[in-house]
Amino acid sequence: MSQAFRLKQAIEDAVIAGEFQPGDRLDEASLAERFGVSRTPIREALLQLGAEGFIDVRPRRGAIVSVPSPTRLFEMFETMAEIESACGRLAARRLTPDNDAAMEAAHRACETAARNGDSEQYYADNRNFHEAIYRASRNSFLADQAFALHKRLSAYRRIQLRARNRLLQSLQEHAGILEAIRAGDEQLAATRLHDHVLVQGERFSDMVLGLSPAGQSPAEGRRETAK
Amino acid sequence: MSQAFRLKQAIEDAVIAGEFQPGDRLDEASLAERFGVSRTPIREALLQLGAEGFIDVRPRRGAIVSVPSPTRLFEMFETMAEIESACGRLAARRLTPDNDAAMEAAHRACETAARNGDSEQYYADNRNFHEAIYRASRNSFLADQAFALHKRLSAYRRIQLRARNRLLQSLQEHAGILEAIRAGDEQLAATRLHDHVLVQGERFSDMVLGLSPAGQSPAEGRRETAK
DNA sequence: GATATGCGAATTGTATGCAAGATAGGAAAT
DNA sequence: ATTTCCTATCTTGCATACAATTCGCATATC
Repeated sequence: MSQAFRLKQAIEDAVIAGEFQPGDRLDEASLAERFGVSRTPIREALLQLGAEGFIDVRPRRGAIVSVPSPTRLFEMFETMAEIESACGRLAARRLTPDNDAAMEAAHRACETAARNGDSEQYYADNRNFHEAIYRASRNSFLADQAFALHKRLSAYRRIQLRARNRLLQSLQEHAGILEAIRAGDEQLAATRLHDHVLVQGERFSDMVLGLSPAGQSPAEGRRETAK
Repeated sequence: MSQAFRLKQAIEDAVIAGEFQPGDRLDEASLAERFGVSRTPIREALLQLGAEGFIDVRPRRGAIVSVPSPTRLFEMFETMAEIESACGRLAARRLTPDNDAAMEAAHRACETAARNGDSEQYYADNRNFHEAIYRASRNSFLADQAFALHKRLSAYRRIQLRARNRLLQSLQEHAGILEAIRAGDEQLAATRLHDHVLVQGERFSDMVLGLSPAGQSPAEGRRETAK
Protein backbone atom coordinates (compact mmCIF):
# COMPACT_ATOMS: atom_id res chain seq x y z
CA MET A 1 0.00 0.00 0.00
CA SER A 2 0.99 3.59 -0.42
CA GLN A 3 3.29 5.29 1.97
CA ALA A 4 0.80 8.00 2.83
CA PHE A 5 -1.69 5.51 4.25
CA ARG A 6 0.94 3.66 6.22
CA LEU A 7 2.26 6.93 7.56
CA LYS A 8 -1.21 8.03 8.49
CA GLN A 9 -1.62 4.88 10.55
CA ALA A 10 1.81 5.22 12.08
CA ILE A 11 1.31 8.83 13.11
CA GLU A 12 -2.17 8.11 14.39
CA ASP A 13 -0.84 5.22 16.45
CA ALA A 14 1.90 7.41 17.84
CA VAL A 15 -0.68 9.97 18.87
CA ILE A 16 -2.93 7.36 20.45
CA ALA A 17 0.02 5.82 22.25
CA GLY A 18 0.72 9.21 23.70
CA GLU A 19 4.08 9.58 22.01
CA PHE A 20 2.87 12.84 20.59
CA GLN A 21 0.79 14.63 23.17
CA PRO A 22 -1.94 17.16 22.61
CA GLY A 23 -0.32 20.41 21.60
CA ASP A 24 2.83 18.82 20.23
CA ARG A 25 4.03 20.13 16.92
CA LEU A 26 4.15 17.69 14.00
CA ASP A 27 6.64 19.25 11.67
CA GLU A 28 6.98 17.79 8.26
CA ALA A 29 10.74 17.75 7.98
CA SER A 30 11.42 15.77 11.15
CA LEU A 31 8.62 13.31 10.47
CA ALA A 32 10.01 12.84 6.98
CA GLU A 33 13.43 12.09 8.38
CA ARG A 34 12.03 9.80 11.06
CA PHE A 35 10.17 7.67 8.56
CA GLY A 36 12.77 7.92 5.83
CA VAL A 37 10.51 9.45 3.22
CA SER A 38 10.12 12.84 1.61
CA ARG A 39 7.77 15.49 2.87
CA THR A 40 5.13 14.74 0.26
CA PRO A 41 3.63 11.56 1.76
CA ILE A 42 4.00 13.07 5.23
CA ARG A 43 1.94 16.05 4.21
CA GLU A 44 -0.65 13.76 2.69
CA ALA A 45 -0.89 11.76 5.90
CA LEU A 46 -1.15 14.87 8.05
CA LEU A 47 -3.88 16.36 5.91
CA GLN A 48 -5.89 13.17 6.16
CA LEU A 49 -5.53 13.06 9.91
CA GLY A 50 -6.56 16.68 9.98
CA ALA A 51 -9.70 15.92 7.98
CA GLU A 52 -10.57 13.22 10.49
CA GLY A 53 -10.21 15.69 13.33
CA PHE A 54 -7.32 13.85 14.88
CA ILE A 55 -4.87 16.64 14.51
CA ASP A 56 -5.16 20.30 13.81
CA VAL A 57 -3.66 21.48 10.54
CA ARG A 58 -3.39 25.23 10.53
CA PRO A 59 -2.64 26.74 7.13
CA ARG A 60 0.94 27.91 6.84
CA ARG A 61 1.46 27.29 10.53
CA GLY A 62 1.98 23.59 10.72
CA ALA A 63 0.12 20.74 12.34
CA ILE A 64 -0.31 20.05 16.02
CA VAL A 65 -2.06 17.30 17.92
CA SER A 66 -5.52 18.64 18.66
CA VAL A 67 -6.01 20.29 22.01
CA PRO A 68 -9.70 20.33 22.75
CA SER A 69 -10.78 22.79 25.39
CA PRO A 70 -12.48 21.30 28.44
CA THR A 71 -15.80 22.38 26.94
CA ARG A 72 -15.04 20.76 23.64
CA LEU A 73 -13.88 17.63 25.38
CA PHE A 74 -17.10 17.41 27.32
CA GLU A 75 -19.02 17.82 24.08
CA MET A 76 -17.04 15.00 22.56
CA PHE A 77 -17.82 12.71 25.46
CA GLU A 78 -21.46 13.69 25.32
CA THR A 79 -21.52 12.87 21.62
CA MET A 80 -19.80 9.58 22.30
CA ALA A 81 -22.49 8.85 24.90
CA GLU A 82 -25.22 9.49 22.36
CA ILE A 83 -23.58 7.36 19.70
CA GLU A 84 -22.87 4.51 22.07
CA SER A 85 -26.36 4.53 23.40
CA ALA A 86 -27.62 4.35 19.84
CA CYS A 87 -25.42 1.29 19.31
CA GLY A 88 -26.79 -0.24 22.47
CA ARG A 89 -30.36 0.42 21.45
CA LEU A 90 -29.85 -1.28 18.10
CA ALA A 91 -27.91 -4.11 19.68
CA ALA A 92 -30.79 -4.78 22.06
CA ARG A 93 -33.13 -4.90 19.09
CA ARG A 94 -31.01 -7.06 16.83
CA LEU A 95 -28.80 -9.20 19.03
CA THR A 96 -27.49 -12.36 17.40
CA PRO A 97 -25.79 -15.26 19.18
CA ASP A 98 -22.46 -14.35 17.55
CA ASN A 99 -22.54 -10.82 18.81
CA ASP A 100 -23.72 -11.96 22.19
CA ALA A 101 -20.79 -14.34 22.47
CA ALA A 102 -18.32 -11.64 21.42
CA MET A 103 -19.60 -9.26 24.06
CA GLU A 104 -19.54 -12.00 26.67
CA ALA A 105 -15.92 -12.87 25.86
CA ALA A 106 -14.85 -9.25 26.02
CA HIS A 107 -16.68 -8.80 29.28
CA ARG A 108 -14.91 -11.77 30.84
CA ALA A 109 -11.56 -10.40 29.75
CA CYS A 110 -12.41 -7.12 31.45
CA GLU A 111 -13.36 -9.02 34.56
CA THR A 112 -9.97 -10.70 34.73
CA ALA A 113 -8.09 -7.47 34.16
CA ALA A 114 -10.14 -5.68 36.79
CA ARG A 115 -9.58 -8.46 39.32
CA ASN A 116 -5.86 -8.14 38.75
CA GLY A 117 -6.06 -4.37 39.01
CA ASP A 118 -4.23 -4.16 35.69
CA SER A 119 -5.47 -0.86 34.32
CA GLU A 120 -3.43 -1.05 31.10
CA GLN A 121 -4.93 -4.41 30.32
CA TYR A 122 -8.36 -3.22 31.32
CA TYR A 123 -7.96 -0.29 28.98
CA ALA A 124 -7.41 -2.68 26.07
CA ASP A 125 -10.18 -5.09 27.08
CA ASN A 126 -12.59 -2.28 27.74
CA ARG A 127 -12.01 -1.11 24.21
CA ASN A 128 -12.82 -4.57 22.91
CA PHE A 129 -15.99 -4.67 24.94
CA HIS A 130 -17.20 -1.39 23.57
CA GLU A 131 -16.26 -2.36 20.04
CA ALA A 132 -18.23 -5.57 20.44
CA ILE A 133 -21.27 -3.45 21.24
CA TYR A 134 -20.66 -1.25 18.21
CA ARG A 135 -20.63 -4.33 16.03
CA ALA A 136 -23.69 -5.74 17.73
CA SER A 137 -25.62 -2.73 16.45
CA ARG A 138 -25.33 -4.46 13.08
CA ASN A 139 -24.96 -1.08 11.47
CA SER A 140 -21.42 -0.97 10.16
CA PHE A 141 -21.54 2.70 9.33
CA LEU A 142 -22.64 3.64 12.84
CA ALA A 143 -20.01 1.28 14.20
CA ASP A 144 -17.34 3.03 12.11
CA GLN A 145 -18.38 6.38 13.49
CA ALA A 146 -18.21 4.98 16.98
CA PHE A 147 -14.75 3.49 16.40
CA ALA A 148 -13.47 6.76 15.06
CA LEU A 149 -14.69 8.83 17.96
CA HIS A 150 -13.53 6.22 20.44
CA LYS A 151 -10.04 6.49 18.99
CA ARG A 152 -10.07 10.25 19.19
CA LEU A 153 -11.00 10.10 22.83
CA SER A 154 -8.66 7.30 23.78
CA ALA A 155 -5.93 9.60 25.06
CA TYR A 156 -8.34 11.06 27.58
CA ARG A 157 -10.08 7.82 28.43
CA ARG A 158 -6.81 6.20 29.36
CA ILE A 159 -6.01 8.85 31.91
CA GLN A 160 -9.50 8.57 33.27
CA LEU A 161 -9.36 4.84 33.86
CA ARG A 162 -6.47 5.23 36.22
CA ALA A 163 -8.78 6.84 38.73
CA ARG A 164 -9.25 4.95 41.95
CA ASN A 165 -11.89 2.23 41.98
CA ARG A 166 -13.03 3.17 38.55
CA LEU A 167 -12.17 -0.26 37.16
CA LEU A 168 -14.57 -2.14 39.36
CA GLN A 169 -17.32 0.36 38.93
CA SER A 170 -16.83 0.30 35.17
CA LEU A 171 -17.02 -3.48 35.21
CA GLN A 172 -20.28 -3.46 37.11
CA GLU A 173 -21.73 -1.01 34.64
CA HIS A 174 -20.67 -3.30 31.81
CA ALA A 175 -22.59 -6.13 33.42
CA GLY A 176 -25.69 -3.99 33.63
CA ILE A 177 -25.36 -2.97 30.00
CA LEU A 178 -25.00 -6.55 28.86
CA GLU A 179 -28.02 -7.56 30.87
CA ALA A 180 -30.18 -4.86 29.31
CA ILE A 181 -29.06 -5.69 25.79
CA ARG A 182 -29.76 -9.37 26.34
CA ALA A 183 -33.17 -8.60 27.74
CA GLY A 184 -33.88 -6.72 24.53
CA ASP A 185 -34.69 -3.63 26.57
CA GLU A 186 -33.66 -0.91 24.14
CA GLN A 187 -34.44 1.96 26.41
CA LEU A 188 -32.57 0.57 29.37
CA ALA A 189 -29.56 -0.43 27.30
CA ALA A 190 -29.40 3.04 25.82
CA THR A 191 -29.67 4.74 29.18
CA ARG A 192 -27.09 2.57 30.84
CA LEU A 193 -24.60 3.01 28.03
CA HIS A 194 -25.21 6.71 27.95
CA ASP A 195 -24.52 7.08 31.65
CA HIS A 196 -21.55 4.76 31.52
CA VAL A 197 -19.84 6.86 28.89
CA LEU A 198 -20.89 10.24 30.16
CA VAL A 199 -19.70 9.55 33.65
CA GLN A 200 -16.24 9.19 32.17
CA GLY A 201 -16.56 12.49 30.44
CA GLU A 202 -17.83 14.20 33.54
CA ARG A 203 -15.15 12.73 35.73
CA PHE A 204 -12.55 13.70 33.25
CA SER A 205 -13.85 17.23 33.02
CA ASP A 206 -13.90 17.47 36.78
CA MET A 207 -10.36 16.25 36.86
CA VAL A 208 -9.20 18.73 34.25
CA LEU A 209 -11.02 21.59 35.87
CA GLY A 210 -9.93 20.58 39.32
CA LEU A 211 -6.29 20.19 38.48
CA SER A 212 -6.06 23.06 36.09
CA PRO A 213 -5.28 25.83 38.54
CA ALA A 214 -2.86 23.71 40.55
CA GLY A 215 -0.96 21.18 38.47
CA GLN A 216 -0.42 20.54 34.80
CA SER A 217 -3.51 19.51 32.91
CA PRO A 218 -3.19 18.28 29.33
CA ALA A 219 -5.14 21.23 28.02
CA GLU A 220 -3.58 23.88 30.14
CA GLY A 221 -2.75 27.14 28.51
CA ARG A 222 -3.69 25.98 25.07
CA ARG A 223 -6.33 27.11 22.76
CA GLU A 224 -9.41 25.46 21.41
CA THR A 225 -9.03 23.59 18.17
CA ALA A 226 -11.93 25.32 16.50
CA LYS A 227 -12.47 24.76 12.81
CA MET B 1 -5.86 30.42 2.38
CA SER B 2 -4.07 27.58 0.74
CA GLN B 3 -5.18 26.19 -2.57
CA ALA B 4 -5.73 22.73 -1.19
CA PHE B 5 -8.44 23.90 1.19
CA ARG B 6 -10.17 25.98 -1.44
CA LEU B 7 -10.04 23.08 -3.84
CA LYS B 8 -11.42 20.76 -1.22
CA GLN B 9 -14.41 23.05 -0.81
CA ALA B 10 -14.82 23.46 -4.54
CA ILE B 11 -14.74 19.75 -5.27
CA GLU B 12 -17.02 19.01 -2.34
CA ASP B 13 -19.49 21.61 -3.57
CA ALA B 14 -19.37 20.15 -7.04
CA VAL B 15 -20.15 16.74 -5.63
CA ILE B 16 -23.00 18.07 -3.50
CA ALA B 17 -24.38 20.01 -6.44
CA GLY B 18 -24.44 16.78 -8.36
CA GLU B 19 -21.93 17.89 -10.95
CA PHE B 20 -19.90 14.82 -10.14
CA GLN B 21 -22.22 11.94 -9.52
CA PRO B 22 -21.61 8.86 -7.42
CA GLY B 23 -19.24 6.62 -9.31
CA ASP B 24 -17.68 9.40 -11.36
CA ARG B 25 -13.94 9.33 -11.63
CA LEU B 26 -12.02 12.29 -10.20
CA ASP B 27 -8.77 12.18 -12.05
CA GLU B 28 -6.02 14.40 -10.87
CA ALA B 29 -4.82 15.71 -14.21
CA SER B 30 -8.16 16.99 -15.43
CA LEU B 31 -9.03 18.53 -12.10
CA ALA B 32 -5.63 20.21 -12.09
CA GLU B 33 -6.29 21.65 -15.51
CA ARG B 34 -9.82 22.69 -14.63
CA PHE B 35 -8.68 24.65 -11.59
CA GLY B 36 -5.45 25.87 -13.12
CA VAL B 37 -3.14 24.35 -10.53
CA SER B 38 -0.71 21.47 -10.40
CA ARG B 39 -1.61 18.00 -9.28
CA THR B 40 -0.17 18.47 -5.81
CA PRO B 41 -2.92 20.58 -4.21
CA ILE B 42 -5.52 18.53 -6.06
CA ARG B 43 -4.17 15.36 -4.51
CA GLU B 44 -4.19 16.98 -1.11
CA ALA B 45 -7.80 18.04 -1.51
CA LEU B 46 -8.85 14.59 -2.70
CA LEU B 47 -7.14 12.84 0.17
CA GLN B 48 -8.88 15.09 2.65
CA LEU B 49 -12.26 14.44 1.07
CA GLY B 50 -11.44 10.75 1.17
CA ALA B 51 -10.67 10.93 4.88
CA GLU B 52 -14.04 12.56 5.45
CA GLY B 53 -15.74 9.76 3.58
CA PHE B 54 -17.00 11.97 0.83
CA ILE B 55 -15.13 10.26 -1.92
CA ASP B 56 -13.41 6.96 -2.26
CA VAL B 57 -9.66 7.11 -2.78
CA ARG B 58 -8.38 3.75 -3.91
CA PRO B 59 -4.62 3.38 -3.80
CA ARG B 60 -3.05 3.55 -7.24
CA ARG B 61 -6.48 3.42 -8.81
CA GLY B 62 -7.70 6.95 -8.47
CA ALA B 63 -10.57 8.59 -6.66
CA ILE B 64 -14.26 8.24 -7.36
CA VAL B 65 -17.31 9.77 -5.77
CA SER B 66 -18.46 7.27 -3.16
CA VAL B 67 -21.10 4.83 -4.22
CA PRO B 68 -22.71 3.42 -1.13
CA SER B 69 -24.57 0.20 -1.61
CA PRO B 70 -28.27 0.33 -0.73
CA THR B 71 -27.42 -1.37 2.55
CA ARG B 72 -24.73 1.13 3.35
CA LEU B 73 -27.02 3.97 2.42
CA PHE B 74 -29.68 2.70 4.75
CA GLU B 75 -27.10 2.46 7.50
CA MET B 76 -26.10 6.04 6.86
CA PHE B 77 -29.68 7.23 7.13
CA GLU B 78 -30.19 5.20 10.26
CA THR B 79 -27.10 6.78 11.77
CA MET B 80 -28.32 10.20 10.72
CA ALA B 81 -31.60 9.42 12.45
CA GLU B 82 -29.81 8.55 15.66
CA ILE B 83 -27.63 11.64 15.57
CA GLU B 84 -30.50 13.95 14.76
CA SER B 85 -32.63 12.51 17.49
CA ALA B 86 -29.76 13.10 19.90
CA CYS B 87 -29.68 16.73 18.76
CA GLY B 88 -33.42 16.98 19.30
CA ARG B 89 -33.20 15.47 22.76
CA LEU B 90 -30.56 17.97 23.82
CA ALA B 91 -32.39 20.83 22.15
CA ALA B 92 -35.53 19.99 24.12
CA ARG B 93 -33.48 20.02 27.29
CA ARG B 94 -31.54 23.20 26.61
CA LEU B 95 -33.63 25.37 24.36
CA THR B 96 -32.82 29.07 24.45
CA PRO B 97 -34.90 31.87 22.97
CA ASP B 98 -32.26 32.46 20.29
CA ASN B 99 -32.30 28.90 19.10
CA ASP B 100 -36.06 28.80 19.29
CA ALA B 101 -36.31 31.86 17.08
CA ALA B 102 -33.85 30.42 14.57
CA MET B 103 -35.83 27.21 14.26
CA GLU B 104 -39.06 29.15 13.96
CA ALA B 105 -37.66 31.30 11.14
CA ALA B 106 -36.35 28.28 9.27
CA HIS B 107 -39.67 26.53 9.71
CA ARG B 108 -41.57 29.47 8.26
CA ALA B 109 -39.28 29.54 5.27
CA CYS B 110 -40.00 25.85 4.69
CA GLU B 111 -43.69 26.59 4.94
CA THR B 112 -43.50 29.18 2.19
CA ALA B 113 -41.47 26.96 -0.07
CA ALA B 114 -43.82 24.05 0.47
CA ARG B 115 -46.86 26.21 -0.27
CA ASN B 116 -45.25 27.22 -3.53
CA GLY B 117 -44.35 23.65 -4.33
CA ASP B 118 -40.78 24.79 -4.89
CA SER B 119 -38.81 21.67 -4.06
CA GLU B 120 -35.41 23.22 -4.77
CA GLN B 121 -36.15 26.01 -2.34
CA TYR B 122 -37.59 23.59 0.15
CA TYR B 123 -34.44 21.55 -0.09
CA ALA B 124 -32.38 24.59 0.96
CA ASP B 125 -34.78 25.70 3.70
CA ASN B 126 -35.12 22.18 5.01
CA ARG B 127 -31.39 22.10 5.44
CA ASN B 128 -31.52 25.32 7.41
CA PHE B 129 -34.23 23.94 9.63
CA HIS B 130 -32.26 20.85 10.44
CA GLU B 131 -29.10 22.83 11.02
CA ALA B 132 -31.00 25.07 13.41
CA ILE B 133 -31.86 21.97 15.41
CA TYR B 134 -28.24 20.82 15.40
CA ARG B 135 -27.22 24.17 16.81
CA ALA B 136 -30.03 24.11 19.34
CA SER B 137 -28.42 21.02 20.86
CA ARG B 138 -25.81 23.47 22.14
CA ASN B 139 -23.19 20.84 21.58
CA SER B 140 -21.05 22.18 18.78
CA PHE B 141 -19.15 18.95 18.32
CA LEU B 142 -22.32 16.94 17.92
CA ALA B 143 -23.63 19.62 15.60
CA ASP B 144 -20.48 19.36 13.47
CA GLN B 145 -20.94 15.62 13.17
CA ALA B 146 -24.53 16.16 12.14
CA PHE B 147 -23.57 18.77 9.54
CA ALA B 148 -20.96 16.49 8.06
CA LEU B 149 -23.26 13.52 7.72
CA HIS B 150 -26.07 15.71 6.42
CA LYS B 151 -23.75 16.92 3.67
CA ARG B 152 -22.73 13.41 2.76
CA LEU B 153 -26.35 12.41 2.40
CA SER B 154 -27.50 15.50 0.59
CA ALA B 155 -27.22 13.98 -2.86
CA TYR B 156 -29.67 11.29 -1.87
CA ARG B 157 -31.93 13.50 0.16
CA ARG B 158 -32.42 15.83 -2.76
CA ILE B 159 -33.71 13.06 -4.98
CA GLN B 160 -35.95 11.91 -2.20
CA LEU B 161 -37.63 15.26 -1.67
CA ARG B 162 -38.93 15.30 -5.20
CA ALA B 163 -41.34 12.54 -4.33
CA ARG B 164 -44.97 13.47 -4.57
CA ASN B 165 -46.55 15.08 -1.52
CA ARG B 166 -43.40 14.57 0.48
CA LEU B 167 -42.98 18.33 0.93
CA LEU B 168 -46.22 18.78 2.80
CA GLN B 169 -45.74 15.70 4.90
CA SER B 170 -42.21 16.78 5.74
CA LEU B 171 -43.48 20.18 6.77
CA GLN B 172 -46.05 18.69 9.09
CA GLU B 173 -43.41 16.54 10.69
CA HIS B 174 -41.29 19.62 11.21
CA ALA B 175 -44.15 21.24 13.06
CA GLY B 176 -44.48 18.23 15.33
CA ILE B 177 -40.76 18.24 16.03
CA LEU B 178 -40.78 21.91 16.92
CA GLU B 179 -43.70 21.41 19.20
CA ALA B 180 -41.99 18.60 21.08
CA ILE B 181 -38.76 20.53 21.47
CA ARG B 182 -40.62 23.56 22.77
CA ALA B 183 -42.54 21.45 25.22
CA GLY B 184 -39.22 20.21 26.54
CA ASP B 185 -40.30 16.66 25.86
CA GLU B 186 -36.96 15.03 25.14
CA GLN B 187 -38.32 11.62 24.41
CA LEU B 188 -40.97 12.83 22.02
CA ALA B 189 -38.60 15.18 20.22
CA ALA B 190 -36.10 12.37 19.77
CA THR B 191 -38.71 9.94 18.48
CA ARG B 192 -40.24 12.39 16.04
CA LEU B 193 -36.88 13.42 14.64
CA HIS B 194 -35.80 9.83 14.37
CA ASP B 195 -38.86 8.87 12.41
CA HIS B 196 -38.70 11.99 10.27
CA VAL B 197 -35.19 11.19 9.12
CA LEU B 198 -35.55 7.45 8.87
CA VAL B 199 -38.64 7.66 6.76
CA GLN B 200 -36.52 9.42 4.18
CA GLY B 201 -33.97 6.67 4.32
CA GLU B 202 -36.57 4.00 4.01
CA ARG B 203 -38.33 5.69 1.17
CA PHE B 204 -35.10 6.20 -0.60
CA SER B 205 -34.10 2.60 -0.15
CA ASP B 206 -37.47 1.49 -1.44
CA MET B 207 -37.00 3.73 -4.41
CA VAL B 208 -33.55 2.42 -5.15
CA LEU B 209 -34.58 -1.17 -4.72
CA GLY B 210 -37.76 -0.68 -6.68
CA LEU B 211 -36.16 1.06 -9.61
CA SER B 212 -33.00 -0.94 -9.67
CA PRO B 213 -34.13 -3.76 -11.94
CA ALA B 214 -36.02 -1.47 -14.31
CA GLY B 215 -34.44 1.94 -14.66
CA GLN B 216 -31.16 3.52 -13.73
CA SER B 217 -30.54 3.87 -10.04
CA PRO B 218 -27.59 5.91 -8.83
CA ALA B 219 -25.91 2.85 -7.45
CA GLU B 220 -26.61 0.54 -10.31
CA GLY B 221 -23.83 -1.71 -11.38
CA ARG B 222 -21.35 -0.15 -9.02
CA ARG B 223 -19.55 -1.52 -6.11
CA GLU B 224 -19.74 -0.78 -2.43
CA THR B 225 -17.31 1.80 -1.15
CA ALA B 226 -15.89 -0.44 1.52
CA LYS B 227 -12.83 0.72 3.40
C1' DG C 1 11.74 49.36 30.32
C1' DA C 2 8.29 48.28 27.03
C1' DT C 3 6.72 48.21 22.46
C1' DA C 4 7.41 48.41 17.52
C1' DT C 5 10.22 47.30 13.27
C1' DG C 6 12.97 44.87 10.10
C1' DC C 7 15.95 41.19 8.77
C1' DG C 8 17.44 36.28 8.47
C1' DA C 9 16.33 31.56 9.09
C1' DA C 10 13.13 28.07 9.15
C1' DT C 11 8.82 26.03 7.52
C1' DT C 12 5.02 25.42 4.65
C1' DG C 13 2.72 25.47 -0.13
C1' DT C 14 3.02 24.41 -4.98
C1' DA C 15 5.19 22.86 -9.29
C1' DT C 16 7.70 19.60 -11.86
C1' DG C 17 10.08 15.27 -12.99
C1' DC C 18 10.51 10.51 -12.81
C1' DA C 19 9.52 5.75 -11.45
C1' DA C 20 6.17 2.13 -10.73
C1' DG C 21 1.80 0.20 -10.98
C1' DA C 22 -2.75 -0.11 -13.51
C1' DT C 23 -5.52 -0.26 -17.75
C1' DA C 24 -6.86 -1.15 -22.38
C1' DG C 25 -6.26 -3.10 -26.71
C1' DG C 26 -4.70 -6.34 -29.82
C1' DA C 27 -2.17 -10.60 -31.10
C1' DA C 28 -1.56 -15.37 -30.33
C1' DA C 29 -3.13 -19.76 -28.78
C1' DT C 30 -6.75 -23.04 -27.79
C1' DA D 1 -15.17 -17.52 -31.20
C1' DT D 2 -13.23 -17.19 -26.73
C1' DT D 3 -9.62 -16.78 -23.62
C1' DT D 4 -4.95 -15.58 -22.35
C1' DC D 5 -1.02 -12.99 -22.48
C1' DC D 6 1.72 -9.25 -23.74
C1' DT D 7 2.76 -4.53 -24.66
C1' DA D 8 1.88 0.50 -25.15
C1' DT D 9 -0.18 4.10 -22.74
C1' DC D 10 -2.03 6.38 -19.07
C1' DT D 11 -2.35 7.44 -14.11
C1' DT D 12 -0.82 7.58 -9.66
C1' DG D 13 2.91 7.92 -5.90
C1' DC D 14 6.99 9.98 -4.36
C1' DA D 15 11.11 12.98 -4.46
C1' DT D 16 13.09 17.20 -5.32
C1' DA D 17 13.20 22.19 -6.29
C1' DC D 18 11.61 26.58 -5.72
C1' DA D 19 8.44 30.26 -4.05
C1' DA D 20 5.96 32.40 -0.37
C1' DT D 21 4.91 33.10 4.37
C1' DT D 22 5.74 32.90 9.17
C1' DC D 23 8.64 33.12 13.27
C1' DG D 24 12.50 34.37 16.20
C1' DC D 25 15.49 37.72 17.41
C1' DA D 26 18.05 41.69 17.42
C1' DT D 27 17.81 46.57 16.94
C1' DA D 28 15.63 50.88 17.10
C1' DT D 29 12.25 54.03 19.03
C1' DC D 30 9.32 56.12 22.43
